Amino acid sequence: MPDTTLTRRPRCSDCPIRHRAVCARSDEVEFQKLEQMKYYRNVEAGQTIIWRGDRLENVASVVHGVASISQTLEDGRTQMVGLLLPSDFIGRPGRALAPYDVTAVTDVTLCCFARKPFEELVASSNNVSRRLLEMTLDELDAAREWMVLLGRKTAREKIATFLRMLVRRSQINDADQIQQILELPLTREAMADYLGLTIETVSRQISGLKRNGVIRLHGSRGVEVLRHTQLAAEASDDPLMP
Amino acid sequence: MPDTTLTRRPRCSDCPIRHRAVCARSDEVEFQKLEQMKYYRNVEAGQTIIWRGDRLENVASVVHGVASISQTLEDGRTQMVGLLLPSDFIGRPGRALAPYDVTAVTDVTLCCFARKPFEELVASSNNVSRRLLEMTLDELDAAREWMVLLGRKTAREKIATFLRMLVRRSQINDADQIQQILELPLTREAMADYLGLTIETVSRQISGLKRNGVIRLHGSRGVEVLRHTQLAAEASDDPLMP
DNA sequence: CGCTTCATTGACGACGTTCAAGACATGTGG
DNA sequence: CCACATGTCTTGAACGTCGTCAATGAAGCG
Repeated sequence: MPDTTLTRRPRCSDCPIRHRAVCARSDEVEFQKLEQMKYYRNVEAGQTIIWRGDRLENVASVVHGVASISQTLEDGRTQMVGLLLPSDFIGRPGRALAPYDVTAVTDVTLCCFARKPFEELVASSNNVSRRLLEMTLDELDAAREWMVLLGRKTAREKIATFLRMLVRRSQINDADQIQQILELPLTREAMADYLGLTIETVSRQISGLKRNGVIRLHGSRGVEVLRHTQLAAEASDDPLMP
Repeated sequence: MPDTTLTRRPRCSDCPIRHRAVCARSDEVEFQKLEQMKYYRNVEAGQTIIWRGDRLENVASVVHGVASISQTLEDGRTQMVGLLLPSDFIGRPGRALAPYDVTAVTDVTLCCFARKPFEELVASSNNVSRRLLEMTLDELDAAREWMVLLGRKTAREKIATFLRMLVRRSQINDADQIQQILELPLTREAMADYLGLTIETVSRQISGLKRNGVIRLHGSRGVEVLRHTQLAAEASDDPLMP
């Protein structure tokens, strides 16, 4: 484990992810148990949270920041297979070894639970297990949507789809005011690993969208979408996805 | 719904998928409920089981045969996002509309349940909901493994990985005797949709493996693996996957 | 036998990768 | 303050893999 900071235990009632995390449906009793067993952990951007093959001593919810789930082939090719945002869950009950690397993309705050007592809670409480099932099904949907992107979309479509995903997400977080400029949480390399491309292709496609007047850049990380409808067209998103 | 045949209700105790399906952990009482509400449905190869966007009136387990989960973009590009084998589950509690097309690849027998009563069972029984969680987590792992394939593997590696997956699966089903010749359950087109390739590329890569003496063909669907170690090398599978 | 469906093979070109150079920003030390 | 190093991103040129288009082969069926 890399250098981390263990902070004191905040109140669950003040928790920003309380209504969406794995504990969202928990009743009074379960909340007390969870509050008892939880502890916070901070991880700096770039640090690895879990290595593939590690023993899984605990599970966690992401409270702040962004983390990635990824796998690397022997020759170094890397594919990101999941992006963990606040309220997302890390770890899997009933599994002893980590199947993927989990890395902090930005600075990350985790709400951790030891695996054993957590598993017991899952077994006894179906508020937690049902919420976990819901979240897992959502992740499965997201993974499948990404499979379409990885298997069938062109580089331009991949970038456009990714940007639209970020736009949609930022609208959820900041309910009323539509963000003018969205800050990319990922480096070009991380984007490439997420989209199944190289950094050069990512860079070229972003430049292409800029040249066509679809987006404007503010530094290399700030993106302003000028033409949302054209961005949607470039993404070739399927009709059921708004 | 396409033309299907409804057969009479077989006994759960004789069911070939009883120990692995969603009902695997169920107790006496739950089994009785399930036996009450279930009905069988047969679908011919090539027929669609569910269209994307359909109302989900029921859920089902695959008893016999192979089905595919896939999504098609407006211009016709198709990506398979899941392969359903006997004991796999179709449908999702808490979701009214089908997110994907489900198609019978071979002739398929389904064990169906109306969605509403099934959901009630999931809510009340955590034997069913826990089994469903397990199965969903396994599917998520499979989806992520496939994301690596789709995003980062070459055509040759994709084909080799696919063949190795079939070999592994056939060893599970026919425990003692190692099958000499494995029968591909998919057409070249379905393989292409699964692997994010075209039929021509699939065909060329299979021919390439044949030319190198890694496999031998028996008709276009029968594949005999002559050199397993070389096939493994061609797949670039990651170390944790045997 | 012709017709259809599925699979193989070849020729060619497009898209994305690879290799290489340079731009830009930030930090360090003389 | 400048020289220099480092990390991130952009851009260009050449190459190669895989997709496209087209023709042919093989198997099943009326």
